[in-house]
Amino acid sequence: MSAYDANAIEMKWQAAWDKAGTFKASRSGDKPKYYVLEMFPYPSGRIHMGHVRNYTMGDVVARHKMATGYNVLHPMGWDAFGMPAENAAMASGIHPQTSTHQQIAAMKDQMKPLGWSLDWSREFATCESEYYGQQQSMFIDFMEKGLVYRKNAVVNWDPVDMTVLANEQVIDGKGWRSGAAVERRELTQWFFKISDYSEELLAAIDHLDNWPAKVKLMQANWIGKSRGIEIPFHLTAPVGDIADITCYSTRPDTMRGASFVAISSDHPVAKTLEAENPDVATFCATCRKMATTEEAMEKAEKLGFDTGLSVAHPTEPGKVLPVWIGNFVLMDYGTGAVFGCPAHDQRDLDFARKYDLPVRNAFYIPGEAVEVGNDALVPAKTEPVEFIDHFAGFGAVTSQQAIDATIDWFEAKGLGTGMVKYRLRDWGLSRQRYWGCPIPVVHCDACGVVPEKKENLPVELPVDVTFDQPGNPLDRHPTWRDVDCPSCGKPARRETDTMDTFVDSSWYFARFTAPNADTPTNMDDAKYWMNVDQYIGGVEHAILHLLYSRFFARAMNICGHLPDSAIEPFDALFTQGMVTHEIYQTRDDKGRPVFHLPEEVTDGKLTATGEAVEIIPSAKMSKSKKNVVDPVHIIQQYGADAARWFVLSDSPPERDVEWTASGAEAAYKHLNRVWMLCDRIAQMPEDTAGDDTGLTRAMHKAVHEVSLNIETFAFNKAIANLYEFTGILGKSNASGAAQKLAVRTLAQLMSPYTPHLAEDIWAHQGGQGLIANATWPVADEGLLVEDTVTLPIQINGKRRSEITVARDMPKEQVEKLALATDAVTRALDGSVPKKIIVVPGRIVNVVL
RNA sequence: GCCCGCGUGGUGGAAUGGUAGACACAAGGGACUUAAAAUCCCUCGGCUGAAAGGCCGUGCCGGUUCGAGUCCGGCCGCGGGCACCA
Repeated sequence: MSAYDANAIEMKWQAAWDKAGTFKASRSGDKPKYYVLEMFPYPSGRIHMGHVRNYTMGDVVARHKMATGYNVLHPMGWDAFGMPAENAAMASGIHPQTSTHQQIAAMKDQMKPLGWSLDWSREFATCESEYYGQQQSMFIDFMEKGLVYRKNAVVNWDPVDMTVLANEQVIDGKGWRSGAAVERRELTQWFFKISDYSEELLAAIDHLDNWPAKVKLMQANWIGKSRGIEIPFHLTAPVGDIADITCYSTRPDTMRGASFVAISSDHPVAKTLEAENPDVATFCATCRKMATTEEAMEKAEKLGFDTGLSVAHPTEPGKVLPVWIGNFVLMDYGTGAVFGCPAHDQRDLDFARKYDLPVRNAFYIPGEAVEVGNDALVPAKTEPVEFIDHFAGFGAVTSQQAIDATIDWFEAKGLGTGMVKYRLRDWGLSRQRYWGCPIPVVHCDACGVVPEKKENLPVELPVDVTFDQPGNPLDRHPTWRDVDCPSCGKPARRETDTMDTFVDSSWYFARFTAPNADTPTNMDDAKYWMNVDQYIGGVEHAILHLLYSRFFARAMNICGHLPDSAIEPFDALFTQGMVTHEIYQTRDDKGRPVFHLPEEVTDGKLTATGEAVEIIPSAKMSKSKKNVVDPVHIIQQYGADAARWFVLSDSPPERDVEWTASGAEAAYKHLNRVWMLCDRIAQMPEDTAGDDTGLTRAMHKAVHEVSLNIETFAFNKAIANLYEFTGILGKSNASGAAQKLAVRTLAQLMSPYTPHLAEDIWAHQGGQGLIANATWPVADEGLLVEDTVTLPIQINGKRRSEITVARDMPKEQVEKLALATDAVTRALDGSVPKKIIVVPGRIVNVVL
């Protein structure tokens, strides 16, 4: 055995696994199946530390499951459609298809040396027509089942580049290329009816037992179920043929405090007024210039316009409320109209102060001030409130009881209609871009919107397109759009919108079960392999991707592409933290941020120009922010095993980890030590005598703890266990036989992390076959418990001493021993303790 | 702004409500060496003490408890998501 040559070892064992087909999954066998999946990457062309961390975690799980008797499926593919390739095409002229395939090849070259136990035979990219053609077929199925529809929706419009912008491309309200103020524009777009599944998607969260609680909470909040009531407010004079403005409220208990009604600029009343009143039109136009993100709308200054109209207060005869148009009222949610109660809602209070509207309480909290200053009085749901108005008869109730009771009250009086609403909106999937899955429909003047015939699928993206101007190349393609109507045969036009890339990633996990099927899935394969037993990916996908996938699985089930058992596709989810890194930023002459690569910066200044750089600490690594660290040099320098060991050591996997260069070397040094230790023990005669008890105990403890820590995703702790066990083994004076067994066990325990090194040690220590196929060791429970235990002795909760006693010593005896210790007798000074708490095997606390 | 999470030595972190700092990294000291690298050994939260020990200490303030890094309430700071980034 020579020096540790990571590169040689890694190539050798990767070749051996390839040759043996170790990771090729097949449906046969009598073992239980286990499907482990990591979120597939966008092929940026370079792997980054986040990928290495994510896929190594999955690999540890996959290898551990293989060793513990499962038939494992562990596939990999490419989320290959998306904006970056199209942007690059505009910048450099390289066709997205060319660049994407180059980048896939480049990335695969960087991934292969890491030795992940992936079944590459199932690889596919979503930009291949074999994949997206099946997606188009499902889209048509979804149309037939009424899961898809069209409606108008707003997009960000760059008036200079004459193109639709993604939210990411809108910076401070301006287009990222042109710098022009972005406008909102309405387009007819395609939607999935995910909102029909709001209740089901919400209710089913309760059964996702192996999902992180925070992800479930985020999803539940996103779906946003609320009980409220729709209350019509009668206009004192009708507007056209509109007699009422119906407001949706979840807080009818605040009705006494209502001091205005606010409507969206897209509300029918606003639209009617707009036609006649130029001031209204101007205000509505201002509202519509606002960015489309919820964040921007929430943060924007609240603006209002008094229409001069008024409505009657529903419960107080003779009282009227003014009607305002508010830029903070969304037409998409509720009815596009709300009543404002400044006393009990902070936003309404700010609005009322700004426009000098009355503030009037509906209730107060007993024992607290009634006057509302600059803070709205918003009681916690469990807090008692006392009404000032006609609800006073309810007596002392909690805020939540008040809400429920007043909803019932309004309903009973016929003043409103109780209603459950969800925040979840339908999923708009239309993208006015080239590099995505074409939506397989045709627009015919005679027949309207007609789905493409399935035998004509896939609707392939044309390759002969140009990227010399912004906008969708499909729109300006000379011939691709022009087709005959699939229904009547007359000349018609293809849909030129493509699908959101979230569609591509909403079912790839199902496709992996039968990647070559000529239908979206193969039922037998889907029944065998689904669900994904363990899904692993970034916490940034906690809402959208996972919610869309849950919806898609249901839709696929309805269309016969997934079995009933697979409507919740991910049995267990683990969300890893992100790999973060500083961002280096300067500003251009217009004040817009310009990002710089870490290697372009020295001592807080741009290396090239000396310009001072603003350093933003610890942000998600992303290509657009240029703070991505390339792991390739670490792999080249220290080997894949060291890189794998390093990314899982130290940081708990669910937590973000700030990238630092140190540590990779430490991992390499440790693997070297293991290598040399194993070499030394290999050369030991088998019959060397020694005391085995300590090593044997340590080995069983390591087996137990490493196994447990892998199963619970505490990879960093398992590595700490391995460090500890290696240290004990290195100093052991146990017999040759025991040390050799310990080394083989160490290799097995390390094998999910450092599989190449483990294989090599295994081979040198006379292990049978590949360690990748070896059976995981099992700890002897009897060797895990120590006979004696050291108990801390606390006095008034502070540790003052300790005693070492037999594990099973009775409480009374422990108490007696504790009271006899110097520290306790000194503290007691002859007096009697108030109380003595003895927690067997844990602690003794003497209370004076 | 709203939803979610996080905050422990110089650093990454460990700790079923029960000895805070496991396991590492960095740093310092020593051994080996002509020297360096590599390797090995020791020290390593703060203050105090010759030592034994003592006091303080898990972002801040308060609470529950025999006992709080852990549970509860209120702050502060940082990160993620906010529906066209993937």
